[in-house]
Amino acid sequence: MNVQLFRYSRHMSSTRTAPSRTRWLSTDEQATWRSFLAMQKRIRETLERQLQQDAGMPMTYYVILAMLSEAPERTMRMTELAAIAGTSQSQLSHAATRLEDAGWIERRRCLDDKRGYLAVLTDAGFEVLSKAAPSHVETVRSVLFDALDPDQVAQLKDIADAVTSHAATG
Amino acid sequence: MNVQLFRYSRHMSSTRTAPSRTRWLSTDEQATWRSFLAMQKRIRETLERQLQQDAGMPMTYYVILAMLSEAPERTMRMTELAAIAGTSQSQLSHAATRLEDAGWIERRRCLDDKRGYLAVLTDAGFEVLSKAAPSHVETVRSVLFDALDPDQVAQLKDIADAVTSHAATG
DNA sequence: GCGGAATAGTTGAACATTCATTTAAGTTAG
DNA sequence: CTAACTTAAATGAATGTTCAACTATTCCGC
Repeated sequence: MNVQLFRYSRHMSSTRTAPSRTRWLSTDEQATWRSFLAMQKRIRETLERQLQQDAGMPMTYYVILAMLSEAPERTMRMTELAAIAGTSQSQLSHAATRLEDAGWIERRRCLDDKRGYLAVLTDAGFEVLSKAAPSHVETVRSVLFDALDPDQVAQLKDIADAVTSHAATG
Repeated sequence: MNVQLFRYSRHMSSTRTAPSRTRWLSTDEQATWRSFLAMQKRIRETLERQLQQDAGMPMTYYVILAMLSEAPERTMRMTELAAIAGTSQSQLSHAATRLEDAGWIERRRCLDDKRGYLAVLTDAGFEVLSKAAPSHVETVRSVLFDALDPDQVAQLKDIADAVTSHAATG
């Protein structure tokens, strides 16, 4: 991979006539960025494919079911579920339609608040989840943790937390 | 985020009657995994949204154009382009249709090999790319590098390379 | 040079995701 | 009480991605 992503590099940034204000990436940053993209792609694709094979669903849906499975009564308000699973309401609504078609969840009206709905994980849903979990976790391990030593695991956590909290702040 | 992703945790894994062979994640690993997912999501969504706004295309397409822009004559064989941009041939083909509709690339028959096509970046395509690059790079910087110190940038590269080469190996 | 395998690329169906819009129900100021 | 606003969720259109055919050409062995 000696390819330069367009203008990630400095070499195109400063013409004598029109100096740019863009903070282009340094050589090290470019290298990190490309490596990061490769890792990211690798991990996402691996997990996505594995879940599609073993559970017949994308990771988003898996997380939705997983979150539901740990809620009291395996039941949650749609909005709360969206928040905890990190999806938009719209996405959850579409997903819920699929998941309901598959028989993995049910939707019930919320009695307190008639605008709302409750999503409930069915036994079938719990089954699917239980069967998918081991190979999912095994895949996570093999694609990520098996490649890292314990220091790196700690470093990665710090890095990820820094990025996420920086996002929240700035 | 004190939520446990289903069976990422050990607490459900070992029943007395049916000990599992799954290598469940340790507490540290779980924490790292959740942080990683959050970071990953944050970065991807931020970039995707920014590019959609500023360039009217997803990141996949941006990378395709970027790779083309650095090829001799801004021209590349479809298969080679797919490889270098990290897409499947099918995805590239669909993308090329869109990009051609937008007037950002052209497809020409390949004379040496009549099975093949050459993708050529148009001036309009180069324009779009040139305009999108600064804000794209700025977004990369603000969402990732601004959150990290130089040690972490180096650590992240090592981690990403370890994951990617581990993938290639094992 | 011919027949079968491999390669380049396209296509369409199925599905996921986003965005903007819509419907319904709750909330609140006056 | 009622009009205006907000929140919960669904919906539909537009777009992107994957997978499995499918077509056209080239390669390869005999």
